Amino acid sequence: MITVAIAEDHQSLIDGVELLLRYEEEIRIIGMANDGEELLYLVRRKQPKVVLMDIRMPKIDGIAATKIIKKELPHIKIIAFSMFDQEDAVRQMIAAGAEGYLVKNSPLEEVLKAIYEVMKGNTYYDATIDPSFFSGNTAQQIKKQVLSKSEREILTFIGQGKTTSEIAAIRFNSVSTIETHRKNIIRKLGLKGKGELLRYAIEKKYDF
Amino acid sequence: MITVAIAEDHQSLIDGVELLLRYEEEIRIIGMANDGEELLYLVRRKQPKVVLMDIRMPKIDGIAATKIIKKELPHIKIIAFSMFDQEDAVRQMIAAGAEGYLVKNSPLEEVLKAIYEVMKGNTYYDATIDPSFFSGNTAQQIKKQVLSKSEREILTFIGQGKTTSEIAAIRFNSVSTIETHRKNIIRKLGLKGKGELLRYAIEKKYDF
DNA sequence: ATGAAAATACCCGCTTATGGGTATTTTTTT
DNA sequence: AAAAAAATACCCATAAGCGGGTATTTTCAT
Repeated sequence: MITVAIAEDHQSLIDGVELLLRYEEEIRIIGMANDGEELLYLVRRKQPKVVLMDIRMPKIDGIAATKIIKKELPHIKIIAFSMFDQEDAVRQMIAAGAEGYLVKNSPLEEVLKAIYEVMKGNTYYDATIDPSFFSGNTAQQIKKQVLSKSEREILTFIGQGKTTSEIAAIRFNSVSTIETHRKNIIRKLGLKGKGELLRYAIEKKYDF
Repeated sequence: MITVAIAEDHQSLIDGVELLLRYEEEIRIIGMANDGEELLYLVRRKQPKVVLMDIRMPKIDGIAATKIIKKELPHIKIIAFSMFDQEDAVRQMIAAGAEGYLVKNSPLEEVLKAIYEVMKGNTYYDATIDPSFFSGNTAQQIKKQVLSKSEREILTFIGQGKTTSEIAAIRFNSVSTIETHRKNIIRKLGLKGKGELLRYAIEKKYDF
């Protein structure tokens, strides 16, 4: 199930997208926001897999919101909307980490395509965009290391089956520290507890 | 560190082995027993990695003790001793699951070799034994499935990162049942908690 | 040198896991 | 039919993990 949040201050757009997604079994809209502040509140609590985000929004704009979400919850995919394509806004959104970009007057089916593409780990930029805009700087290349050095080290230990207290002993840290790191790792990767964490650590031990 | 228990009612033998193992950094003797009952008490509490076991012992003999240990804690390696090689006893020990067999008048260094071999997962039978004794039935071939069907199924779920309560829901069991199975799996495999269990489940998912 | 990111470590309340049992029922094997 | 093994489920006490926080210090890049 792909959970989606929409941030958009024009109700007509929301209605259109809602109608479109209603018949997609795999997708569920878990909330809407009319400005950037509301969006952040929504995203932090519901943690959707994808955010469809208008670039122009009251209070906090799409670029700032994208930066904040990518910092706190980097696993969440962001697809940007804009009414008329503004080169600079697009560039900034992509630099902020957005995986997708759509122009509002493109057919709504594009939304579906974009959602499925970003969920596969790819990017999806509207065809009308001049590729030279993001001269080599797509979200995938930008995608920096999500986890810090300590976090990666601790994840490695977790992948070895070590307990929090064992890791604390090895690193001469307090248990609290390791727990904080563990919590941050779980948050950043969008996991759901030790089971998934350990699974992630063991299986993907080569790319974090 | 290889922990070893010795079951032997002749003190001289114990002394000899102790002297020999004293200078092995990797090996530590964690207890001695003078009869089968004492041995079982010791093994259940200390859970050594290897047991050096006399076949002839008071109260519970080596064959019965081996069967009991292999049932409860099948990961523990057992090396049998006997004073003069009795064909039948050897066969029975091997049938009971002993990974090694030594005759007492063989050089003590053999003990070391045997310990290291069985810890590598191999068997070690004294060269004086006629191989036809165990006509194809070495411990390795006997090694039956340690885990039961339910245990294997549950281990698979654990390997998928599922929690105890999730597994209980899937199988329509109570949480208690899954916990019991989990405990039995941990005991049988000689693991030390969820970390090692999960690691085992994910990595060796094809041979249990 | 100022600000951001990372690393450290604690709080609370709650849930889950662990490691010891025991006990009953069902299935399988002999 | 009897014995052994497997599956079920509970008890207890302790330990660990989880998911919210907050807060301080250190490191790093601008």
